[in-house]
Amino acid sequence: MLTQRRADILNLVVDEYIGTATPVSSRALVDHHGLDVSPATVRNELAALERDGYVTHPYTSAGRVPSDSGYRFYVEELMDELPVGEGERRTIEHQFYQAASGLEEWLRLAAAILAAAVGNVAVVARPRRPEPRLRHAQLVHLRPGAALLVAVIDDGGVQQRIIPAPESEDQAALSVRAARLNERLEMAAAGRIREAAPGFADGDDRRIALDAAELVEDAGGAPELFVEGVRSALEQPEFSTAERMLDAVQHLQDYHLRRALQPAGGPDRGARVLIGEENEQAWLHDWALVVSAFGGPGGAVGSISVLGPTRMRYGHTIPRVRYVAGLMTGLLHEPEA
Amino acid sequence: MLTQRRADILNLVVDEYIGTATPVSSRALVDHHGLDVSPATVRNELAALERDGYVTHPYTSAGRVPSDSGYRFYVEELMDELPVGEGERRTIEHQFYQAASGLEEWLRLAAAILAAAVGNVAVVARPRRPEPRLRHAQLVHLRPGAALLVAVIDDGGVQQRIIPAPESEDQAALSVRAARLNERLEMAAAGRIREAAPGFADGDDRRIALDAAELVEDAGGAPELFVEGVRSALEQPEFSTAERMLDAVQHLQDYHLRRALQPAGGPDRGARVLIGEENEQAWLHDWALVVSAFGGPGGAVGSISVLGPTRMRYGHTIPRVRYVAGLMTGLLHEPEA
DNA sequence: CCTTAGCACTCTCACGGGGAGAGTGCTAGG
DNA sequence: CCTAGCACTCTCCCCGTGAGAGTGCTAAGG
Repeated sequence: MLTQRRADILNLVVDEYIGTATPVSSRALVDHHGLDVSPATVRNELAALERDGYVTHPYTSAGRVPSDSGYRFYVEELMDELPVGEGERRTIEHQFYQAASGLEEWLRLAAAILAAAVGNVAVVARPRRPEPRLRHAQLVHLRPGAALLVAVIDDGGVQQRIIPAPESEDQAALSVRAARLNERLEMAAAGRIREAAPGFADGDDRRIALDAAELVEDAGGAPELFVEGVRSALEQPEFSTAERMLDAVQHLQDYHLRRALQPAGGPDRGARVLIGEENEQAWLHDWALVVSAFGGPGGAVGSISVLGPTRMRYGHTIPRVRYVAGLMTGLLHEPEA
Repeated sequence: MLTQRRADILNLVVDEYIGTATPVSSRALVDHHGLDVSPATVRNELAALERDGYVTHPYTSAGRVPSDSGYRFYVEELMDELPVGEGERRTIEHQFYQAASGLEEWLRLAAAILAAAVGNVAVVARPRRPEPRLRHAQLVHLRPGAALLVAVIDDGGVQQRIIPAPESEDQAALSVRAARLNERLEMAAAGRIREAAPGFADGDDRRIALDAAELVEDAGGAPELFVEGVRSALEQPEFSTAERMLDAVQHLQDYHLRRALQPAGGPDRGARVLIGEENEQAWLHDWALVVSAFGGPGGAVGSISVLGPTRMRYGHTIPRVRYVAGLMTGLLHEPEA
C-alpha cells in the first residue's frame, strides 16, 4: 500500500497528465498544486512510485507518465468522480424525449450524446437475448409470387426478408397464412420453430417457417453497433501522427469493436473499466474502455461504452456512462415475459 | 482542341500520376512509354498543356500534375476503360447471391464490394421514392398498453415505433385493428393518411393513423447511407498527414456525405463523374466523385458512388460503379405499382 | 531520518546550413 | 520543328548544434 503522500502525488500526476498529455515534472506538481515540499522531495517520491510500477519514464529526464497500474490505482482509490450535473441531466433527457420513439434512434442517440459528453468514441451495442424468440410474423404482399416476411423479435428488433410466395395469393390470403404461422410459432426460439415446421400441413407454410427461423437466428448473431465520436477522439494528441490515426480508424470498425467488447460485457451492475493491457485485444493495449450493460426489451441486454486513450478523464467518463446506461434501461427495459 | 501528340502526352501524364502520386517529369514519360522524341520536346508540349490549363506545376522544376480540367479531358476523351472481367463478375455476383436476401444486407454488401474493387470509399444511399407510401401496417402486442407499430413502405423499407395501445387489447384485437387501418390506408402517402385519419370512427385508430403517417414521412427523410472502404482510402498518400486524414474522417460522415451526394443524384443513366472544384461542397475540392443511380423496389431510386482523391483510377472505377449499379437494379428494381 | 539546495548529466526538440538530386526553361544548332 | 546542352531553381534530407527541460545524486541542514 502506498503512503498517503505518495498516493496524493500519484493522484496529481494522473490528473496533470490527463489534462496536458505531457510527461509531468516534479516542478509542475509543486507549482500547480501548492505542495509545501520542494521539487527534490517530490522527485524522491516519484522515484519510489516508479519502482513500484505506478509511473514510467519515457526517457531519462522527461517527466513521469502514469502506467496502466497507475491508472488502475487512480480509478479505484484516488479519483474524484465528477457527477452529472442537474443541467446536463436535463439537456440529455430532453434530447431523448424529443426524439421520435424508436429503438434504433434511441440507441444511435445514446451513442451520440455519450460521445459528445465525454469527447471520445462511444459505442452502443443493440440489446440481445441469449436466445431470441419470434414475437410476431407478418407477410406483406409485394407482387405476385413475392412477399416480404417481417419478423418482430422479442428483443425489440425487426428482421425482414423477401421470400417467394404462391403466385395466386393476395394480401388477404397472406395474412391468413401469417395468422396460421403465428398461432404455432409465437414466442418460439429458432430451434423450436425448426422443430415445429414439419408439423404444418402446407408446404409453403413449412418453408416460410424455416425462413422465419433463420430470421430469428440472425437476431441472435453479431449485434448491431452504433459508433459515434470518432472524429473528436482522433483530435487527441495520441493520434497526432497519420500512422496512429490510421490504426485507430481501422480498429474502430464493427469487426474489431465486437471482439473488443466481448470480454467486457460482464454481468456487472455499474460501469466496468479496462485499462491498456487489461484488454485482451492487442490493439487495445493503449486504449481504455469504460463499459456498462443496460436492459432492453424482453429482458435483452445491450452494452454502452466509451473508448479512448488510457489518458482518459475517468472521473468524468465513468459517471456519464453509468448515467446514460441507466437512462437507457429506464427507457427500454421490460422484464422477460 | 489539342493536337494528337499533346493529347497523347496528357494521357500519359494522367496515367503516370495516377500510378505514382508523384509529379511527372518529362524524362519519366519518355523512359516509361518509349516515346520516340526527346525529353526536351516533351517539355515543350508540357509547357503548352500548362498554358492551356490541363496540368500544373507545384513549383518551378518539379514534374507536372494534372489539373481538374486535365482529369476532365482525360475522362471524356482519353481514358481507356478497364472493363469488369468475367472472373470478377462471377466473384461479385456470387457474393450477392450467397448473402441472405435482404434489402439492407444487399445495400451494405454493394458498398463493401465496390469499395474493395476500387480501393476507395464507396457510399450507397438507400433507395427512396419522392413520395413514399404505406404498403402495409401491422400492430404487434408488446405488453398491456403498448404495441409496436410496424409500417412496410413501398420503397422496400420497414419503419417501426412503439405506441400506446388500449390496455385491454391482445394480439388478436390489435390485428383486427391493423386490418381496419390497412383497408383504408394501403398504398397511401403520408398526406393522404393524414386526410383519411379523421374518417376513422375509433379514436385510437385516428391516433395510430397519424403515427403511421409520421413513419411514412420518416421514410422520405434523409436516406440511410452505407459507407465502406474508409480505411483503404485513407492509406493513400493524399492523406499521409494527420491533418488531412482528420479532415477526411470528419467529412466522411453521414451529414457531410448527404450534402455531397445531393447535387450528384442526377437522372443520368450510367455513371456521372464530378472532379475537384466541379463539386459544390468546398471540402470536395480535392476529391473526385463517381456516382450512379440504381432502381429499387416500387420505383424507388438509390445512388451508389465512389469517393477518392482526384488522382483516381477513373478507367477502373467508372465501369465498376456502373456494373454494381446495374446489378443492384437487377436485384431490386420493380417498376412502380 | 527526512528534506532541501545545488549541480552535473542526459535526452529531446527545434533550427539552420549545406549538399545532392531532380527537373525545368532557355538557347543555339541541326 | 526537334534536340542537346547547360544554367538555374527548388525540394528534401542529413546532420550538427544549442537551448531547454528535467532528472539523479550528493552533501548539508533541520
